[in-house]
Amino acid sequence: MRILTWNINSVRLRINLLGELLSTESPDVVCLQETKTPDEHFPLDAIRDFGYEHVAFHGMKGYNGVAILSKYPLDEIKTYDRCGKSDCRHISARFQPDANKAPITVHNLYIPAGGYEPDPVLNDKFQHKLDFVAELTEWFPANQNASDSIIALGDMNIAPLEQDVWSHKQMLNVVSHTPIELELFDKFFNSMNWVDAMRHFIPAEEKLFSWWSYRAKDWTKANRGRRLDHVWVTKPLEDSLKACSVLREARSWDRPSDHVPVIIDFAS
DNA sequence: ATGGTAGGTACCCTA
Repeated sequence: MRILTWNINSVRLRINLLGELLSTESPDVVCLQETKTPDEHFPLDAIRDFGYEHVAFHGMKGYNGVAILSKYPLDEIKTYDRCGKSDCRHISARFQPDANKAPITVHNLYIPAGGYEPDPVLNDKFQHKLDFVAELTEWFPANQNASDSIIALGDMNIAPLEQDVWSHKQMLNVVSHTPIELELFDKFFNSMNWVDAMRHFIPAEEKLFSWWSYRAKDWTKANRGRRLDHVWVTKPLEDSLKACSVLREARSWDRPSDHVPVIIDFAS
């Protein structure tokens, strides 16, 4: 089973890139963030033509939006309001790649970026981000069972480890790597005894990025990236983790997203 | 030290 997560930054603008990606990588399940389209304009026919018959999506005009595309049937499709807002940042669904194994529930998340000023008193968007992570930290153990096969993934907009940013020291006051975010994120990570599927394969001492700003003159030269995208699994799935790949080359595609796709392969 | 780009939308917001 191959799962792929990608902050696509407009599914309608990048529908052709998505088609090429799916035909090259052949993931079984695909989670998209920042689809930026209301459900009535979601490109469902194109995605079915790519070979993904089972699709769950939750979008709004202009901002945010999450979607799950699958070669397996999806059931238990659910969408969630978070922090009292209906802003289309969380969708989940269940599928069963192997009839002899337990079904897998995937939670596709788009955690708020949090704005520029890293002070929750001065910046409502930063407060919203902190509240969102705190809410997930309470919600998962209260509503999901860590002994089930669960994947939580997506654009979490936090780079937790020192080697998840280009400079730990220079990033400590930059939203996505501030101590308050790192502490909250650690609590979220511990809430279900999650396994970090990317770092399961790539040592914590090695730099690993999934996002590079659009604003850099030459993103490859500066290489000031961050690992904002994550794939976490519950313990029952740990032994079936098989491989991870971060499609860095996608950042050089024509009209790229600022995030690149992350793939996790599971045995069977 | 500062400003730089991108997408969607409607003349500005978010990232």
